[in-house]
Formats: sequence, C-alpha cells, structure tokens
Amino acid sequence: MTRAHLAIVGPTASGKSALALEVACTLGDVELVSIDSMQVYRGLDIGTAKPSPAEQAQVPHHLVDVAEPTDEWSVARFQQEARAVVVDIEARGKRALLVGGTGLYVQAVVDPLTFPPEDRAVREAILTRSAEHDLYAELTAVDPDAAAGIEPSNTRRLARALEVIELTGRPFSSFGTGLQTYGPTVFPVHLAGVWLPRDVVHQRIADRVVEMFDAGFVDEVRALRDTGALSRTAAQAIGYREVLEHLDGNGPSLDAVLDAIVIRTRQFARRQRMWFRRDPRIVWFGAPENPCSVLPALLASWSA
RNA sequence: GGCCGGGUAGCUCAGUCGGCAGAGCACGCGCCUGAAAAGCGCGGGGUCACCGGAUCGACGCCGGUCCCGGCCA
Repeated sequence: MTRAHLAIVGPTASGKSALALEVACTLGDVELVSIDSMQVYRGLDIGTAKPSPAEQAQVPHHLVDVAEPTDEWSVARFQQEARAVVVDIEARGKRALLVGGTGLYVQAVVDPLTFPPEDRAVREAILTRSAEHDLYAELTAVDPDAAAGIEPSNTRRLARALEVIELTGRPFSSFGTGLQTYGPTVFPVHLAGVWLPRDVVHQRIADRVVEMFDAGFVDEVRALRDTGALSRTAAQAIGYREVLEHLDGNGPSLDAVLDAIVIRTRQFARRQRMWFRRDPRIVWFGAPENPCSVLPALLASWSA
C-alpha cells in the first residue's frame, strides 16, 4: 500500500513545528523533513527557531544542520537532498512529514520543477553590465515569454533568466510553465496549511523575538562572526543580518535592532501568506489562538 | 523672562521666486523556477500646530497664541 506523505506549511510563527511534533508523536510512522532555507545551516539555531536537540530526539528531523554557515545553499541543492531523504524514508516503510515555510522549497520538492544550470560568474557579468545595458529589453528580445513574467526593475531575476539562456542556448521559459501550474505532485502528499488570525501571528512574532534575545541570540551571532563570515546566502537570515550590523561598528542600538527584526519577520510572514494562499491544493486549518488545536481535524483529514 | 531654531503622512524629514504638497521607512495589496528569511511592482494616507490679516491665490508673507529644542539671564 502506498500512503501519502504529509506536509504542514504556513507563515512563520504560526506554530507549524509544535503541531508537526504532535502529529509525529501521534502517528508514530512519520519522520520530519524541515522545508526551511535557513535551518539547514549549523549554528544558526536561536534565530531560525530551530527545533531543540530534545525535540529532534523525539522524532527524526531531516535537512536541519546539513550545511556550514560559510556554505552557499540553493533551491536546487535543497530539491536534490530533500527528494533523496523522502525516498530514504519511504524505503524504511515510513512517511515523510514536510514542515516549513519556504514556499519555493516546498514546490521544489513536491512539484516537477527542473532548475536549469547556473554559473555564478556568468550571472555576475550580466549583473555588471546591467549598469550599461537594459536587461529587460535584452530578455524581451530573446525570450519574450520569460520577460513577460518579470518586472523590468527586477534585475536579479532578469539576470538569472539571461544567465540560463547564455548557458544553455535555450529560452529560460522553456524550462517550466512557471510556479503557478499546481498540477499533480511528484509523489502523493497531503498539503495542509496552518492559519492564525493576523494579530495573533504578529503578537507571536513580537514575543518570539524577545525570547530569542533572552535566549542569547546576540551571543550566537557574535560566535558565528568570530568563527568565520556567514556565506552570502546564510547572511540573509532575518535577525542575523541586523545583529551583525549592530556588532560590526556603530550600527543601531539593540532596541532598534529588535524592532527591525520584528518588522522584517512580519513582512516575511506576509510574503509567505501570499505565496501559500495561491496554491489551491493546500487544505487550510485555522485556529483562533493555539495552532495545536487543529490536530484532531488535521488527523481526521489525513486518515480519510 | 530674552534671543535663536523648529512644529508638514504612523515615523524621520524635503518643499526653489506665493499657484490647492513630496521622499524614505512603516502599513495595505500583489508578483515569483539556482540568494527565496532573497528580489520586485502597485496602492491608501496630510485641517502643512492654532487664530487672525494683506493677496486673485498661502505650507510659504505679516501679527498673535500654544507646544518642542538650544543659548543667555
């Protein structure tokens, strides 16, 4: 018999992890797969709200602590490793419970996405000439379909499209129908979304950031800085960027840093909301306050 | 008490020579295929501290009032 895998998605601070742990303990035959672009880095613990060692001991967690903070990470790499993990879990007769809020990563695992090759040097060269050349016009000339889906001002995505074309000789748009196809997934999976009222999420974010500071977040960042520079990708993590700026010189005060982190986290949660809300395959479970209260409904839905 | 500077969007501030107000951030809505906790687009929002005056017309000029900051007493 082939039982479907499971997934819990949703905005940050909406209680996915706690809920997932309860699900795992109840079901007994699942292993967790973190779908999180920042929990992959060792040493980024407090700021990424990574599951504690005690929690990880209760049930196997995958794709947590699989890269050095000095390493670069990417969707393509995540896709490859996550799919391997799912195959592995399956081979042990268990089910995967995907848990996370990185929307693109969820789709990279679950949808038939093919990521064309990359060459950082080529991309950098394109980025460099973007000062002189109009990348949007350039892309429109060679791949109008791709250009139609990118804002003329979004240099980063324009450069990526041009990079792929230069590397493969094929139009960027030939590599996929886009993210909004929402066709059949590459393996059977129940997609569940947790949803809390916005003011509850905002409060949870504010509380969590204060807890992070109380738990020694600044020390964690300082230690990372002293060990070696965070990679380009790891340095994007919310909180780390802000605290680093504070530590390295005459940056803003810690109070200001805390406020900035709360704001950026809220904005992140908003983008996650936008991302997941579009996916018609996600079944939403709303809770007025405590996310774990949806557990019965969630399990009922999955056993049906 | 006197002198000087300031009161304009939720916040920080622009606003030339008088012609019914702008930016950044925040906030809201949305986009997304190798940085995605990234990147990008659109939008709402103002009794220009208050009162009076000159002017066709005032955020701007004149007079007064109230706040805030600094200096002097």
